Amino acid sequence: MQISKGVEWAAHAAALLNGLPAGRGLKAEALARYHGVPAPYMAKQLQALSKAGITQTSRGAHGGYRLAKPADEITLWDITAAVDGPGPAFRCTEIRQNGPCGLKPEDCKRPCQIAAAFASAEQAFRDSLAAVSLADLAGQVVRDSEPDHLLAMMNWLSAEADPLSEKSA
Amino acid sequence: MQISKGVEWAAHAAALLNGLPAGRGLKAEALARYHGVPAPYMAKQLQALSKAGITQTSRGAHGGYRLAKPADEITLWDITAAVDGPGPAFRCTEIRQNGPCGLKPEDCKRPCQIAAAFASAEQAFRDSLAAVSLADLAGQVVRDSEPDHLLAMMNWLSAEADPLSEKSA
DNA sequence: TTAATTCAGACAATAGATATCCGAATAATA
DNA sequence: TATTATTCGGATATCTATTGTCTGAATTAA
Repeated sequence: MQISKGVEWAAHAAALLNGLPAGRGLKAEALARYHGVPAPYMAKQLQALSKAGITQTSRGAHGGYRLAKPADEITLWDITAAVDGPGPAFRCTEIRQNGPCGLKPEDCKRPCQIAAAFASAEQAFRDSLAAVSLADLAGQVVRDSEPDHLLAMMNWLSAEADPLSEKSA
Repeated sequence: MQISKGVEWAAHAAALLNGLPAGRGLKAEALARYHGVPAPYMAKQLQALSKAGITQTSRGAHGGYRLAKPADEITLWDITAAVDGPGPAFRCTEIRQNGPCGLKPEDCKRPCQIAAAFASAEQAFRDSLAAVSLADLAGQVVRDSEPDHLLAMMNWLSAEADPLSEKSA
């Protein structure tokens, strides 16, 4: 049981996008450089975010990524589901239907107790992540960071952020 | 993000062990056959359970596995942790220390907000699983199963379950 | 129209999970 | 008490999913 590394990267990238001024975007390469991670793989995660409607992309010259929704409407679960897939981590293989005492399929319309317990636990996991939005994260960062670090961030952003073209996919 | 198939098998195996009469055990091969899964891999999961103190094993002739504790003291989280490892699924790689605006290690004593949110979500997951014991599962099974299925199970168990020798590791 | 710059999907390398085997240990039996 | 059959336990291959990389398609500004 492990969560893909891409989820971490995507979450940090989304948090950074939230920090840039309205109407501006960052290209994938800049996001990767900021976080010190391989650019192509970071791009892959960003593509997943776009597919899920979390980010908006502009192609061509002066293209890049920006958030597609207000920060308080994007949760960590949204990002996790976009990158790692929304499916359940525990997949019941119905082994209760196997072996000498196997149940018949028509008696297995309800999930087995074990699968149900895991489904419930995963729901609790999702609910917990869904309670944290990018806006929440931003608030905590501003509160907890050293002032000079915030300044460095803003300097870097204003140097790298390009005004995006109007049309965006 | 996926939970190992072995967790499912181990959980079902433990639930079955809970069903057998006091003082009797099942060998790994029988547990595998009951569930229609490869015996060596099932054995691997059972070994993990033994290492974690969930099952007791007897080697040699008439050996086998039995539960090491009362069923209400064994939770699904215990089994999951034994098989899949107790470590966190989300592993923070501290990418906030990378790149042009990377933080210095001495400013990173507290986990970052994203890692903290995932840790909290995983705690909710664990708590949910820890709330379900083998005894709970057994009660539900008895309530929900067809009588003839319960009968078949008990017949099979009494045919396969051997009295364990006294000494057990 | 051109050319630069970007995203997007297809393609290897690697780590982890899956499945298997053989040796060590134990207890019943002769 | 020695033997032997039977069992678990850890070390060993295979296979899938994740990680990482690449080249081509699309778009926009000049």
